[in-house]
Amino acid sequence: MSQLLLVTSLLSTDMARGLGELGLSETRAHVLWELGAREPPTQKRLADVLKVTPRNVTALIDALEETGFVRRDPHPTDRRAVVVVLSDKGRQTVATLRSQMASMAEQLFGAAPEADLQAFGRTLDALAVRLAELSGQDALP
Amino acid sequence: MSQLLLVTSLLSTDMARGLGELGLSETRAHVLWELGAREPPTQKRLADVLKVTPRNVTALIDALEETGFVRRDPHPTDRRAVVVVLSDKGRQTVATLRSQMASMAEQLFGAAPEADLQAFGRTLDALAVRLAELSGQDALP
DNA sequence: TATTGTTATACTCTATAACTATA
DNA sequence: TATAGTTATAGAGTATAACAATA
Repeated sequence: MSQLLLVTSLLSTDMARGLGELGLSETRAHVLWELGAREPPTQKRLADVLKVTPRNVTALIDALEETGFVRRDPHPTDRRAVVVVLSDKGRQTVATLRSQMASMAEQLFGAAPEADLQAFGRTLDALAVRLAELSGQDALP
Repeated sequence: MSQLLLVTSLLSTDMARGLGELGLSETRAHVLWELGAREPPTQKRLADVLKVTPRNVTALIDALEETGFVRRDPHPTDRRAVVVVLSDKGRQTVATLRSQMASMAEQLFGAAPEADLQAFGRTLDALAVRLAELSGQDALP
């Protein structure tokens, strides 16, 4: 358990260093990553995906817009909503993030025995299930 | 890799919920955890252990002192330094954190096959080594 | 009435730089 | 001179609450 938390912390530190060179924090990189993974969403949808408040999305998109990674476009049918779209720079950055992620995964896991990797994956899957159960329980009124 | 990041995120969310009930953020819980693990350290030492700036330690200890978890005592020989000491409430809280951590570990890993757990541990150890190597490389001038 | 996004406000964590008191 | 901790200042991320425009 403590080893998992340690690796988590080291991983976060290491990823943050690479992101800094792209002009991104971990949070902003996460936003771009999610934008790259779905059709241009509304801010409301982004708030749900990122599990933060709509107010927070306003601030994050403000920052990403000022630094040229995204654009706000009017929603085609709902005049209350805006859709968040990756700029050219944003799309290139997402591509870079993906290749960096793949390269890091190769560096980290490339040398591990296949059987260990499978057991690792199984254990992570089981952890995710347990954690989802815990959240579900505690979320009850 | 993405599964690891997902589990990391779920774990952090789940732990934060428990900590909130103790009146602690993750950062402050981390400070208490480290205080529980070593002789009363100076703020300088805490800054090194937590890998944050001394200025930041001032703020964190201010907050933990105001909420009654820790106390600042004068250093016995160096009049520049202060040592940070757990209060009664702080010591009880560390004990609670430890038992919560143990209980969560049991809930998360208790049902996993022994062989998988060993492979999981091996892979985490290897990850930690790789990540340390990566940091070392990039830290060179 | 309900929803989308904003403004207003506040708290936490983080960093750099300048300063004080002491080694 | 160097070190321990502080004050000053700034920026990022988060939240709640009140509000405007629109559905």
